[in-house]
Order: sequence, then structure tokens, then C-alpha cells
Amino acid sequence: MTPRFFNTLGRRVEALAPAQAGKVGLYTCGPTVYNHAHIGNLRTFLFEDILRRSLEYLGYEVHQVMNLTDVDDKTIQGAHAAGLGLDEYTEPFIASFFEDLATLRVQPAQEYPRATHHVAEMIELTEELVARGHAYEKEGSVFFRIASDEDYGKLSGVDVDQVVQGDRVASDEYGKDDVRDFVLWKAAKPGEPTWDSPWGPGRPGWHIECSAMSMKYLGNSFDIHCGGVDNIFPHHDNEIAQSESATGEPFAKVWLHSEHLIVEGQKMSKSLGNFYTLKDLLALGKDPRAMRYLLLSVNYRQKLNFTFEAIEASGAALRRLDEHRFRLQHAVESGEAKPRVAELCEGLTSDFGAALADDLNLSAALAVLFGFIKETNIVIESGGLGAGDRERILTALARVDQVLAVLDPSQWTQASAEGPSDEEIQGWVDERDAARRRRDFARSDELRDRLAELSIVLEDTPDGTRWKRG
RNA sequence: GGCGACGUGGCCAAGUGGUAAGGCAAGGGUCUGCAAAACCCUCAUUCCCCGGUUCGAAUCCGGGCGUCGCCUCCA
Repeated sequence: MTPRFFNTLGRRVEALAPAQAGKVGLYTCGPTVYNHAHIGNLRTFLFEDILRRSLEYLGYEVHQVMNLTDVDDKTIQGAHAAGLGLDEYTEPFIASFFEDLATLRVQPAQEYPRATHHVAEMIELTEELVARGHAYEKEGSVFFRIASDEDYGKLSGVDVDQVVQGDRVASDEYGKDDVRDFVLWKAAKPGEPTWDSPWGPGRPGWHIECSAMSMKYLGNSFDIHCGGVDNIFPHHDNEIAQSESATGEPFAKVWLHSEHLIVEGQKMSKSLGNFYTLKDLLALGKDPRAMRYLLLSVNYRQKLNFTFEAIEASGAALRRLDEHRFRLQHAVESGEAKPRVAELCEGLTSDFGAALADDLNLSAALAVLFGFIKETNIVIESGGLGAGDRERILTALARVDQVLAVLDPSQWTQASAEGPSDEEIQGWVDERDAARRRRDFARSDELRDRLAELSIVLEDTPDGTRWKRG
């Protein structure tokens, strides 16, 4: 099935048409490693993970590149304030970033190029822009001349002539010809890390790194470019301007942007005290699996209202899914395979794919999943499963979990050897059943209470007692 | 000032011209020695307000109210 996406460039939904059939080149704007990632950043990375996994679900081979911005104003300032070298300063944040991705089970990209390792490519691209008359040098800095680019701003639709100039433009800049021009190369300032260039020592501007690295790994033209909505202008407009002016070829074909998340209805900010990193939430005892579920359950083009209540609701939704898996494991198979089960499994995998193909409609995809859960519960309840049905259902669930990555609790639990073993627990459960059979309810309730204290949940059913850790 | 998004049941959230998905919560039922857990069922004549177009609108158009984002290095 051919997926359709809302392309920011043109602002309409269009069918994906990769340059190479069956293969997708994907560039995703990565983190600036001056701090731990906050949940807003992670929403975007999770959206990109879902995109990547969805494309793979639909049969595409995806080549994903995500940059690490390890040199810019913030990293330089941070390193300076900490009295560290740039690398020394960014390294722990890079490590922290990869930890967070692993915690949320984000599938790694094939490449994570770092800006500081690609300065040569950026210089080369800048030289090309100068040679073509799209950029000019001024006191050791190089600027992109916006007036030289006919369709500048085509992504955001911003009319540059109308842009109100902020006060800070003047402060950081170095005498541009036109106040709207943006910097490609910054002349060295005292105390900043520098690289040698044809214009003297300096460091790259921010926008140029994504152009240089995306084209290096994916070619001058590639299929999809992603980022947060805040990057549309100016970052992505500038990338397009630089890249297309330098190569004369179209840059990324499809642009996908994820909306921001807000916290308890308000913009997340440190001053409001509602600013959270993933590590903050883990420290509060929040379940990373529920966070992945929450962050992926809302359409990426919709603002996501992140609340503690919503984390709880996500956890409850997961418990329902876990319960289904649990029932499945204890269900008895008898007789021939049920045609209804095969039909449901078929429906799940195809309807789920159709929802993904519709601009990553995860809400619809989850509705398909819950419909499947309910229907298979009914089959289990009325008459039970036939030979091979359990495996059939588990296989279908594993298929959709290639995208969701939240369905299998065993992938998430850190093995804790705390408490009694399964065998011990089973022994007490058996003993309680025996007491119940001889109607010694005092004894059976005593055992039930003891197990409850160990947060073992019992489920008495007509087929016997099942138990699970709560 | 410019550009853009959004407003759907108690909460979260799909649906963008054909008569309101799904999750959480809530209520009822089944099961049970009693419970618990679980499962099943029920739960918006209506989609911020007012006009208009249409056989038909939550969906399109106009106006209003409200919330929010971007406007030179914030995902």
C-alpha cells in the first residue's frame, strides 16, 4: 500500500513516490547536544521512529540519517560556562540522548553524523555557494544572499519582505549586505573553537550542517526530511535555499513536521515548572512504556497535551493489552483452527497498515488494534481457540508491534530477581485452590491476602486460578 | 503587524460533504463461597457561537469568540 503524507512543502496530502522504488532516504533533524533531551524533543524523535517503522511495515527499505549538532551557540556557551572543551562537554549529552532512545525503544538510524566531523563538507558547500554568486564573504564571515534565491521561503510561505526584524539580529551579526541574509560561516571570536577555512579561522553556521550532511549521505535529492514545526522557518527554508542554490537540483521531496507537545495545557517551560526530561519522569516512577504509548498515540500534526492523567490512562490501556496477552497464554486450544481467528488476524494486519498509510493515523491504527482485542476476547470467551490459533494471534500482534513496540512487556521489564520465585507463588496458589475445594475459606483467604501483599493478583476462573504479578 | 494551527462526550482523541472510531473514567451484567481480577454491554440526535452554500455540513464559505505556535539559530 502506498502511504500518503501531508507535505509541508505545498501543504497538501500526497502519495509517497520515492526516487528509487521500494527505498526511502530519510533525513531527520537531530538534537543539539547541550542538555538532556526533554519530552518535547522526544516526541519528535518518536514520531520519526514511527515514520521509519511504518515505512518498513509497508515494505520499504529505509535509510535514515540523523545529525547531532555538537557545535553551535548553545554548545559553545555551555562548554565555556562549564570550563570544558567542546567535545568533553557534548559527549555526556550524546550518551544521554542514546540512552533515552533506547529507553523508549526507538530504532537506531543507520547514521548519526556529527557536525564537528563534517566541517570540511560544510566549507565545500559554502565555497560552491560563493562561486555561484549566492553567498558573499564579509570580514571573515560568509552569508547567504537571500535576494539571489528566487523562491526563498517556499516551504514556510514566509514573505521575507514582511518579516519584522527582531532586535537581536544586529547584535550577533557581522555587517551583512542585507539584514535578512543568514550566516553560513562565522568568523572566529575569542574563546570559541575554530576551524581553518578559505575565509580564515571560524566555525560553521547552523543551517549549513544539515544541508551538507543530508546530501553527503542521501544524495542531492532525497525522499523525506523531518523535524519539529519550529524548524520550518527559518531552518528548513534555509536548508532548501542553500542546497538547491548549490546543486541546481531539488532538495528533499517531502517535508514532514511534528507539532509540539504542551504540558497540562500550557507551553512547556522552565519558568512554569512544567519542563520535563525523560529522566525526570523516570525518577518520578513513570513507566517508559506508557510514555512511548502516550507519545505515539496522538497524530503527529496535532499538539499533544502531555498530562500525568494521560500517562495513567496510557498505562491503563496497556494493562488491557497485557491482559489480553495473558488470557491468550492461558487459553485452552481444542479442535480445529477457528476460521474467525484467521479472519481477524488478516483484518488486523491489513487495516493497521491502511491506517499507517493514511498520513500515520496512529489513532485509527490503535482503534483497529483494540477492535481486534475485543473480537478475539469474544472468541476466547465463547468456545475457545482451535489448534494453532494462539500462535496465529501472537504472530499478528507481533507484526503490528514492529511499529508500536509496546505490546510485549517482556521487552520492557528490567529483570528483577526480587521476591519469591514463580514456583513458590504457584505453590501457594495451588494450596489456596486446595483449601477452596475443601471449602476452608479462612485458609484460602489468608493465602490470598498474603499473595496480595506481594502484589500478586489472582484471577479465579471456571478453568482454575491464574495469577500475575501486579 | 505578518504567517499558520486548533476548538468533537467528564478527560485524551479519530473523522474534513452522506448522517459521530478508539482509549481512559463512569454505570449495568456475567463469573465468584465472598471478593478481586477479567470479559461483555451501555454511554455525544450532536461536533465553540451566529449566518450562508447544499437534497444533505462536525466536515465547505463568511463573520464572531476562545486557545496556541512561528516571525533569524527552540523538536
